[in-house]
Amino acid sequence: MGNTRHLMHSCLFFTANALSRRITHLADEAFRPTGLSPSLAFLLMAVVDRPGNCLKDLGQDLQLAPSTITRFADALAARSLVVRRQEGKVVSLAATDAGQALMPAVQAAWKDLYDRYSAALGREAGDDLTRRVDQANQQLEE
Amino acid sequence: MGNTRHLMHSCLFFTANALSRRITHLADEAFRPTGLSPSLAFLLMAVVDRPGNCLKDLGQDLQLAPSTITRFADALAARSLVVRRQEGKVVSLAATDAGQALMPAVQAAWKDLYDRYSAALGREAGDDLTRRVDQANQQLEE
DNA sequence: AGGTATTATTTGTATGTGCAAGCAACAAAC
DNA sequence: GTTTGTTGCTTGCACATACAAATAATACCT
Repeated sequence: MGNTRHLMHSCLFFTANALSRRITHLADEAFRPTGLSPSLAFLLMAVVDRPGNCLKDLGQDLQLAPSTITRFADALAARSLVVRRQEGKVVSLAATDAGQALMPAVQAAWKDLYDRYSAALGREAGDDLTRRVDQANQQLEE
Repeated sequence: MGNTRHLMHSCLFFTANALSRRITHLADEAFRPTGLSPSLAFLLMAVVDRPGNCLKDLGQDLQLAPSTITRFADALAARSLVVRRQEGKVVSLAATDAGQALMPAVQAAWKDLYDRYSAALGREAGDDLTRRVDQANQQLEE
């Protein structure tokens, strides 16, 4: 009795989810000035980065399910930051002028996020952790 | 143009969330035989581990917000796996017989989850990643 | 004791995200 | 060229989770 609590911290499900919540909290603060949630900001960045990408490609870039991309695209379109363009069954997004205009703030927020977690973890250690987590992601890909 | 996609993988917010989604998927499968979501199973384990703990303490153990614990407690109580016991303003949970009876299956599922991700990451590497993530969590705690 | 601050819990509401099912467009085979 | 399968997207529903506000119980100060 009393050791399960300790064992949880040796479980990747437990620790990875806790980290996700913590860093999401940090990201929410960092991106607040943009008026976008971090996830929406990431989609906008992906759109600007590769104009003409279809939703499926964006989903692969962001590692999100198709339905999630649909909804995020809805949200960005509702704010007039992107426009949907349908070609046959394929939908692509393009940033509007307003979307483009938001990019500097988004980039600044992204940098701010980096600075925040780097301050807590140390830059080196944070970068290293990020690499390891990314590698684990690839290994868990099925 | 075209390098943002690459930069995302150097962002802890991005990689940590992707890892959380992947491992949650694995955990959903592993815990399916118990009839509980992994989160509920973890709460049940915490309750069995430390009977008489109040909701606040359970929240700290699981690193979850109080409102989340309330709802998880509702869900376990609705399945008659725990009972609520109110003492003044404090609420504690105790596992019912049905809750106790589920524990072996929960433990087995937990082990199964560990085996699954260890198979993909390597046991050593997985354990090490888990330690690092846990450490990062502590460093990000405010 | 009475009023005020503190604490634990709950409730309302919102976001992120997924799965499964549906639909729409295209491709391949006959 | 119609059927059949495949692919991309959307929709309905569900769950995990949080914040802020409401509630309730307790503690503290005088």
